[in-house]
Amino acid sequence: MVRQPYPKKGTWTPDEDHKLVAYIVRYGIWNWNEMPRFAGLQRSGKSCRLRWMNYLRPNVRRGNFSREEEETIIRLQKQLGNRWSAIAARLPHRTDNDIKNYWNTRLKKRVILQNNNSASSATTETSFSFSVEENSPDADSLILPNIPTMADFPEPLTYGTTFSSSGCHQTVEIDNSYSMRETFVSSENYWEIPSFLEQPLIDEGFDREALWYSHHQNLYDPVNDFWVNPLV
DNA sequence: AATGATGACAACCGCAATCCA
DNA sequence: CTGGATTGCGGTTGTCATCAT
Repeated sequence: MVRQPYPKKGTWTPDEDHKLVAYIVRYGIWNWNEMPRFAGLQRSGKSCRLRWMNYLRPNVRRGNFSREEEETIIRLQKQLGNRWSAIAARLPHRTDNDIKNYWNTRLKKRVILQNNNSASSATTETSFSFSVEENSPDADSLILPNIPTMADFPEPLTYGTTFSSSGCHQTVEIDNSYSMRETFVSSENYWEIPSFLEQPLIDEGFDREALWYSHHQNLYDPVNDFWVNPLV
């Protein structure tokens, strides 16, 4: 196996993003370790995977956590602990890294503050600790009432109806019944990008990358940086 | 204006889990 | 079954922007 002896590190450049997206659009994901070499990137496979999963992958939403999302994170963190991937699985469009960062930089402090306040108010509330036994054999088997999963979104909407913007304000509402259903497209459905991988690898006049973006441009919400087009 | 402190987030590292020949 | 390769996860660090002094 041939590896880059000193893979590049640090912030990704737009050109690197472009190369990675273009490669995945054209050839798909087959082997993260080998992919960067073929894509012309001097990055480790790990770095490419992280970049794709957290930022370049369509349907990834960043920043601007709603009140409901914050409450869900706090509740799940209380139930599951720092199992960010499990928490992310219950928050459509959010990545574990994003949730982890958000918790560490904002929510954790808030929760500690609230706990201090509630403790000083001399209620019978217990301290903010896991409600799950730490030695629980399988916390995934827990019943989590009111928490949606992929199965809760059986009828994904078409891309064109996913988002709309009005001026500087996102129009999608997230109500108490967790109507993020409005914004959700199942991963299964999502990857049914028509014929990308069935196309010949080299096809004059067929701009696969442009077609890919054209399929997903309706997902982009410039206000909330919902899937940033890396080519811009 | 310069500089240090702080916050937010992107990215890396090490390890565990999983895959597969 | 086994061991190396690959992927996934969570903790941590690095970097940059903003704010306070």
